Amino acid sequence: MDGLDTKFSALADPTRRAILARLSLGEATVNELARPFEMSQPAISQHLKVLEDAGLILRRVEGTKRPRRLAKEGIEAMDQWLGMLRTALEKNYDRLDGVLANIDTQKKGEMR
Amino acid sequence: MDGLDTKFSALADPTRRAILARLSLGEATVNELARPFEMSQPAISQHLKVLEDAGLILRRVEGTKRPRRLAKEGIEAMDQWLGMLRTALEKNYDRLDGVLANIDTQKKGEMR
DNA sequence: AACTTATATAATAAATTACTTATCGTCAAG
DNA sequence: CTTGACGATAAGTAATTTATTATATAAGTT
Repeated sequence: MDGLDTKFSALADPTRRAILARLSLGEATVNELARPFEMSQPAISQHLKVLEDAGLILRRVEGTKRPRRLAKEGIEAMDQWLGMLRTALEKNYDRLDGVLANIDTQKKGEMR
Repeated sequence: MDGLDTKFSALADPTRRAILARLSLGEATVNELARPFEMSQPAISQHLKVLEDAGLILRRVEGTKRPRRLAKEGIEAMDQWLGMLRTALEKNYDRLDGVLANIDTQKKGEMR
């Protein structure tokens, strides 16, 4: 429905990361989210659309307000992809690449 | 030296994610990395520059070759930021937001 | 020295992004 | 029914991105 391209691209903006950080504390409306920024309300609405299209946040209807919250599944998808790299890095720790890397960078390290 | 903007933006491209996935198996040179893609070598070199500027890969010099490998610390930086969201989602699991969210989604669909 | 292999850089064009201001729709209070 | 608060959408614009081809550099081979 919404790919990793869109998700990571959504995270590539500091305003949007700040919005997500704020939402990690709980729901918030557009105006609440816009207040901390020196940016117009439409700009924030557009950022929220990007986050929603990426599947990273969800919207609820409450009167004239539209509170947003984090979308668990969307965030987990990115998390899983990164997990692949993370475990690769753990496994490769003592492989040839790592050895070469350390020698090459001339940085001593805690080799085991 | 390199911010989260640059890192996440680097991941927002499927070619670059594929390159990282390949590097998770071990070092590779530019030509090795370019081969699987229907894309010119300069294009791959530019993608590699993006990844390097983002602090996600490192380069080594070996004759005329420039083997790349994953840069552990850069990847961990993104991982940590996402970790913040992840733990927030775990903690919020049974909070009011989540309850409202579920009730609401069952009732009505809404448009933008 | 001349040639090949491996990679980087430059110039350029097309597509996308991230704002702005102006405007529109909707709910809810008086 | 009018008004004000909340939020979405539209149109315009400047900056950035991603590819291409052509060219440059540097090391390895004969």
